[in-house]
Amino acid sequence: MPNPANDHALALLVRKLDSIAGLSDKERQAILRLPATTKVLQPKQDIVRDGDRPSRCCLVLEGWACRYKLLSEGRRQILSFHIPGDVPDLQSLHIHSMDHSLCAATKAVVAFIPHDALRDLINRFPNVATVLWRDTLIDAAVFRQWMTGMGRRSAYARMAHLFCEMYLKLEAVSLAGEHRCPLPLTQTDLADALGLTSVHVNRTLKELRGSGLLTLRGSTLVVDRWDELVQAAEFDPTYLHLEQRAAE
Amino acid sequence: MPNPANDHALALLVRKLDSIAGLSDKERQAILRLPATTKVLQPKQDIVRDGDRPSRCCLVLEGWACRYKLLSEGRRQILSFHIPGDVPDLQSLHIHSMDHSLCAATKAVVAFIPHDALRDLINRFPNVATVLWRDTLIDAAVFRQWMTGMGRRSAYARMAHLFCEMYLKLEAVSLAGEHRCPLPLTQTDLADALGLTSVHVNRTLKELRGSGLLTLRGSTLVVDRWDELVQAAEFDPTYLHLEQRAAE
DNA sequence: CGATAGCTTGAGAGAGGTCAAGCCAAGTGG
DNA sequence: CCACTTGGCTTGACCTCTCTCAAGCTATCG
Repeated sequence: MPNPANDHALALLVRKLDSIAGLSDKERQAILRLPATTKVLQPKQDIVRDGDRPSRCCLVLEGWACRYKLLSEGRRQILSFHIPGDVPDLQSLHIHSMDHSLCAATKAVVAFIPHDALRDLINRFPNVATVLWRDTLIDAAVFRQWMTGMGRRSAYARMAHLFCEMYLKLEAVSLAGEHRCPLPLTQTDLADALGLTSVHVNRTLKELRGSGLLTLRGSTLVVDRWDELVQAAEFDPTYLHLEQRAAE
Repeated sequence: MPNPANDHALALLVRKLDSIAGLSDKERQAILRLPATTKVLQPKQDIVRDGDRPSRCCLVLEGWACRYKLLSEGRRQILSFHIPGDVPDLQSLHIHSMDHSLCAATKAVVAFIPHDALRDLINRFPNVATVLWRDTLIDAAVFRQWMTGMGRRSAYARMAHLFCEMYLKLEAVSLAGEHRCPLPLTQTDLADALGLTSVHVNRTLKELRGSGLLTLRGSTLVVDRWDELVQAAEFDPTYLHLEQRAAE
């Protein structure tokens, strides 16, 4: 049964998928009719864990989530950040056991959608399957970009790259603008995402501030010199495929 | 029109997809009837380049291929290695412009399958779409593992991890066994895959040899102590989802 | 039999890590 | 309302893993 809260949640999903590839009215309505239960999460609270075999997907409604892997001696690698509209564990639809964990990076609200319902949706609307597939492929494109950063970019460039990426992703869902966006992450989070230590993140951040490229106060990032930040990062936004719909 | 050479090529694809999720007879036959043209490639020869908008996918038949990104000053990051049976650019079906390049890592033979034919196949057999989707998801799982290595593993562990991974992937298609497999890569290739310099790869390799874990002569890797290699790498093979069919 | 690609090794340098301490703001409880 | 705790930020001193530069070696090939 649809209810107001879910309508809101699923409208966010419709909007995201529509931006990825375009939906028909029937598809839109079918998505809005998906069953969903919402939940409020505290920072660091796990949503699914490495090894789990989930039977539902998670749609981020408010706040940020992140995927991560743990290694021995407390080492952690963050694999991705997710913002409202994202379905970070979409892959669980076809890969049954989790090879990493997913948690709330901040206080967050998420909606859970049963796999059954999604499979049914996909069967009835092959085009929706294509859109979701495409979403997972863009996810992979971001992984490739992060890999390239960790392997071949300096800490400075890598951090600049992450900021460019998050800014554009947020802007695409109207959560950023005028070179200003939320960045509700601790320096430890940044470190685990960039493959650095928090101490070095602190120093690199200082350097970025020092060269006048950006300001980071509280949980707000202000990019003071976008072009220079892009240049320092060797950032090319095509991999995000944000304007795909218009380009088709 | 099917011909003997293509039958061979597509049989390899059938086998790979079948191992991923299981196919019906009709699906098998439809795949075998796909049009394909084969081509012999020299080492380092590009198959598709960053920025291209390909209209066909590439199936590796013999030899190895690799995907990579180039940065300024000749920096290169290898994103993945591909062996016979793999379709390294499957994502091009839904992401129209390449965000990285694909080339032959060794002398290789590949088959090209037009996107049109694949789309038609997918429309007629939704289950095949699921299998292909699943294949791209496993691809992404490998990216996550590589990211984790670059961010949080030492050069030694990272290299050990790569060897474990390649051994199991080759074994799954009967190209390895008895702790012995081909590894037709230069130290520079390894360096670009691991985010290291070739000098350091050389020294790390020496260390791995020195601790008696493996032998690498010519283009053949012999794992002398599998368990210790796995341990050094903190390697857990579940992310490869190799035995999925049996597990379902 | 040069030429070329790949492998090996040494010496020195640098990016980023480790350890440790101090600081600040936001709770929390008495 | 003020100690006290806690999580996160900042900085210094020192260390080390990996890089850079450079040279020599080896095998393959036209």
